Amino acid sequence: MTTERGASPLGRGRRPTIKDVAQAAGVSRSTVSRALTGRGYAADDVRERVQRAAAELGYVPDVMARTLKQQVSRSIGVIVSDLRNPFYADLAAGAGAEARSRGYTMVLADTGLSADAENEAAEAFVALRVAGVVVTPNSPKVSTYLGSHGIPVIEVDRQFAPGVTDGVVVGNRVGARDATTHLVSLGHRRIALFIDETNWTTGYERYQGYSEALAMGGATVEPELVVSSGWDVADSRRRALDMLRLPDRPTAVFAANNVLAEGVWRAIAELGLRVPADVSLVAFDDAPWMSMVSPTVTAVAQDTMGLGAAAVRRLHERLETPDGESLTTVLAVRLVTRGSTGPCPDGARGTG
Amino acid sequence: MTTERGASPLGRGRRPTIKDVAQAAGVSRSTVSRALTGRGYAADDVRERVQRAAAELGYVPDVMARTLKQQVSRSIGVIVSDLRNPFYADLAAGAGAEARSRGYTMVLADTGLSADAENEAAEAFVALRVAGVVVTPNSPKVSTYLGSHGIPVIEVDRQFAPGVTDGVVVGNRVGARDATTHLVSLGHRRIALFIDETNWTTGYERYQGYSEALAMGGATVEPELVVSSGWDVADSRRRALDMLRLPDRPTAVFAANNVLAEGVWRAIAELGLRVPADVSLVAFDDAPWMSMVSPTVTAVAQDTMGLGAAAVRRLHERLETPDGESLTTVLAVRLVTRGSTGPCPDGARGTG
DNA sequence: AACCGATATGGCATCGTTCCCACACGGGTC
DNA sequence: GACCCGTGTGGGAACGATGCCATATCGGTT
Repeated sequence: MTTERGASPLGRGRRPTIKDVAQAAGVSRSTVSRALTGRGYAADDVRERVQRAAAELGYVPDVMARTLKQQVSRSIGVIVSDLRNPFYADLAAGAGAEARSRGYTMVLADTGLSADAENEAAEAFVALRVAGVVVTPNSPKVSTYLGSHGIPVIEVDRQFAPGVTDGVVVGNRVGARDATTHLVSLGHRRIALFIDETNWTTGYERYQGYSEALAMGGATVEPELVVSSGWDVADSRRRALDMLRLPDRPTAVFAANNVLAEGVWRAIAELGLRVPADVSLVAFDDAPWMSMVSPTVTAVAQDTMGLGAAAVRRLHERLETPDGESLTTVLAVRLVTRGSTGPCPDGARGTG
Repeated sequence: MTTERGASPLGRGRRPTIKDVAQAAGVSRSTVSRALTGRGYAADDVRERVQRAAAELGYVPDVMARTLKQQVSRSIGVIVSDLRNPFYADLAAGAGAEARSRGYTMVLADTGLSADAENEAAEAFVALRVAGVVVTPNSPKVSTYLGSHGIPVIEVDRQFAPGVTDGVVVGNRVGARDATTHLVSLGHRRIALFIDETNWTTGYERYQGYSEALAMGGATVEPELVVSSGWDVADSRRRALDMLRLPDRPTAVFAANNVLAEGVWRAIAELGLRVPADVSLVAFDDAPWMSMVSPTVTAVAQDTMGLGAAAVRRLHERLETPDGESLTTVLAVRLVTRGSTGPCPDGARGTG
């Protein structure tokens, strides 16, 4: 015997139901329901007796039965791409806290970068009859699928269906432009961009911001300086090693997310390059390590927990107003200037 | 209109039920159930027809109804202390992946270091009738409560009820001993210990390991070098600043978790101390930043995702064998030697 | 011709909760 | 005394899926 069961005078392993409470309190099931939920009449003494009986038995209403009857659940699904990435972990933490404060239970699915997992999670959420879903989508499929089942979806961080599905994103374009402009104003012209892709809103907008800043600085995008890397540190590191070994290497790198930044940072360290004397680095998304390494890394900080919280808030509103206009919320970002960005080395000036 | 509803020929917002499928396929509900679940007879042509009808309607069985009828759910609850801490995030990721591979849905609760949230989560899990719960407990209450409701619990990382509840932990004692012995063998004798507490299994065991290693090296625990810090970076940093400013400061610090290590690390950097020339640092739990800062930080690495996965595996076994002996699984750790540990400075030798 | 087993399907009670409806009581009004 | 109201309670039908049991058909056996 390991776990003690049934502290109550019921059969072993049987959980008390509303019927048990009714019997113990000497009333009907209906009365117990009214007394405990507070909906409908119940005399004070009866209410009290029922509550005591419920507490004594350790009665907890069965959410399954309740949801089945009421046809609305108080749980929301959250799908993130990779919990091990602090960005998604923070986002989930923010969503979880907000959900809790609004009385929702969060069901979290970590797809671990697998498309299958994303679809499976969506189906599981339909099966669970969640009230709504918050997702950092990797394809338009999830939103379409859930939408066709009448489940409200909030796309967060990236958005595949603006205008149709609600979204919560950050100022990607502005953030990327500020970051790049910062480098331009330090004299850099050959600025590499490490980015995961340029098709989704996020990547596209960050690319746009980068491009605009270059244009404003009188430079243009050089295709060989734009690296579309895979979604992991190893690949980013490899690509960065290749690029930084070139004789005419860029004088600065803008890494469009924390994973890519880590790869670039590791490559720089391996090559023994000095930061920012040899090369400047700026990242989009301020991961914890960026303020711990030396030099510290200049980054576009986003309120990641706020992003998750805002998504849940939006979902809550959507549930209250199912037919309202769909809305995209844009959260502000801010450039945190640190040690990794400095003036363009004299030798490289004017060559770009 | 934002979300499209009811691609199927049903009423707006109505989700197809088994009855709709039965009607569409021209069979009874029982037959649909058998055809889709594969339990019981169903002629090949009928099975096919039913499956086609289900697919066409986008039918997804209602987990609520199924669970209500079967009285066993396929979801497990996971309670972690702080998703923003990479340790818990990795643990949750490991648990989630393992759960998914075994066909469970994970319901995650992040207590954010609040005791209330822990109890609320436990109650929510009872209400949800989860099959079992994996928890990094902060008090014995959760396990007792869930146990009294007949819900199997796996305590992970720390264990309040060994012998009663299953547990999955790491070799805290050995890890702490190895870490401390490493410092001792480098000549250190005045070794500070930063630890969150010394009462739970985790803290107690790490303290024991530290103490044993000192004894083996011919030194003893000096109470003023043992700091029981709060569970956040700021506090740890403050306490480290105080200690490292002392004239007879320790020559090495063993930080018993990644949060405390971060505080100590920041304090060291602020004071401009050289690592490891002035002070050596070793941490329990190898967080990502430890291999990125310079010098890199020597740490006791634990397989955090493995910890989460092992907990879910153990829970699965427990569900199959409810009355088996309760078991505590101990996972191995290994000391990763890096740049933050070096010989004890000559001046300090022999003063401890 | 009666019977059997195998194959295949439908009827129906059930899980725990909610909530509509019916009903019962006491007291006030006409 | 018939009525209606307000207050309080219980009966019972749902919600959607499952799975036991009854039933039906058919080929083969006794």
